[in-house]
Amino acid sequence: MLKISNTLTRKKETLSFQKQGEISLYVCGATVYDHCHVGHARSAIIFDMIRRYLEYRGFTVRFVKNYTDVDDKIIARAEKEGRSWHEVADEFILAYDRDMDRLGISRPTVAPKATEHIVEMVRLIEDLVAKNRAYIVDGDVYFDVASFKPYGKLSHRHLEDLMVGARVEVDPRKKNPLDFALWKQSKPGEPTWESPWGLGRPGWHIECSAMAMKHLGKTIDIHGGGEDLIFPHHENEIAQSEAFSGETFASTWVHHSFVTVDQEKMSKSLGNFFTIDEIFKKSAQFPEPVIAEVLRYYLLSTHYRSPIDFSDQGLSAAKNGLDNFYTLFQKIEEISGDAKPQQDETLKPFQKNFEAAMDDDFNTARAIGVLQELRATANHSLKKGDLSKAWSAAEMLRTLGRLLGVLCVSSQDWRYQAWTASFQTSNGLDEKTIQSLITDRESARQNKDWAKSDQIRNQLAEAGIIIEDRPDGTTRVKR
RNA sequence: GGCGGCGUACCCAAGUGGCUAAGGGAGCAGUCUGCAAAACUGUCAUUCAGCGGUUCAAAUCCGCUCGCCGCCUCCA
Repeated sequence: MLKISNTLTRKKETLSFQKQGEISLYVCGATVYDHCHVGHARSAIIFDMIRRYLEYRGFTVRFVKNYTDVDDKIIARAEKEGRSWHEVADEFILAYDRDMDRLGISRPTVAPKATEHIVEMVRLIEDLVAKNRAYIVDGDVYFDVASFKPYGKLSHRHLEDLMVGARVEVDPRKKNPLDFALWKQSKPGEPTWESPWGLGRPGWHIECSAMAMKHLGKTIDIHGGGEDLIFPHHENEIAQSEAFSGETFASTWVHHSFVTVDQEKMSKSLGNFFTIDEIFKKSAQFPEPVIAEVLRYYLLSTHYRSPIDFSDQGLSAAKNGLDNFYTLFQKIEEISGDAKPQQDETLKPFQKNFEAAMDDDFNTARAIGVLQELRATANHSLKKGDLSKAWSAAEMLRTLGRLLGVLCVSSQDWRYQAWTASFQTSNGLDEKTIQSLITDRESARQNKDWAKSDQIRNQLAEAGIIIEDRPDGTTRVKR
């Protein structure tokens, strides 16, 4: 039984769904005004993992993740850079897609843009006005929070408490300080659409309601996002959607915690963030799929509802942890060639444990622990000469790892670069010199001229090339 | 002020009432090796921030104290 923590009930519940074998999943995507950082990566990786696991469990997942491409920040940036808001949005949608691809995130079933759903939003707002759930002030339309009794049910807040702590300047035209804009009158130069209330643009929360209901229906099985979205964004989505439809907007609300740096939330305002691109650049000595996997392994090694502190140390620990899997794969492949392994029934408990961990609110930390145990088992088998079992274990590791988006790289590509023409020169030594140095060292070793052999090894090390002599007599080159 | 979370070994991290407190990284020892490196194997918390309570039994439940963090404003 798959269990998920539901923010709405604050309980771990058995997954519920409307249609047998189908799950509708909506995730609030990015507001495209800047590059995404590790925090966005965590979010994307978590929901990608959830999607993969639901599919493994036999569900057809209809996954919608939107782009919010009309927003104050996009407008502000465009203004600052003297270009159109459209240009800004387009640029960062492209950047977002590129980053997600590099991270190995599967594309959503539908990736709608807010600006392509203005008609739906206007219709929704019109209906809310007609139902007296929203009111018009000088071309702006506000949702009347007081008209929606369950307001606060997701964030478990009481209206009175919220008002006490309100730190924002309250617009005196609002009936209630918590009322939020559904539609805003636009200023000159801003994105503008026609509406029954004059020229304007949508407020922040309405686009998600419009897109979610359009693509997934009035009730969604799972709605997710970062925990900072619980209030007010998701609370407001519930209010406007349920006031409109009269039905439950989402059955299960899934929220994940943040990436922190030195214990503090990674955020734009604190400036303590690393963009995805920076991460890739920083580790450019490795192929991109390797970096992506290291980051994913790292971010999934903590449960999604706990904060994770991001550090270089953590990143390299993740790399070391993954290296052990790939060394195993490589050893097995070298011995076994191309034949297909027999499935070893004695390994079944590992799969069961893995599934039990994932069924328990997607406990990826525990699931990774199971993979590590399976790896140790495979090594034992290898040592005992039970190649068939070791191989079968490796196959299982690949299969289960894929559900988390790890162990997907070929073992050749993982760490050792092939000695080919494409091998780039490094630190002043050209390829030819490197090759001849290695050849020289080989003959020195044959002649047991250890002094010379070591001298060449040091020379190469200074050029950033690491030599490993393997037990079978071959030499590996690493950079 | 309101709401919520966290504190487990040198580091990361699972476990939330009951076999010996998962797993990883680092360290250490052994195997292998001309030596290295890598890898593998083994080892590494009588104890879960502190104090008190409930219970036959608690890291896990309750209370208090200390420390840290998040949301209440745009934020994944």
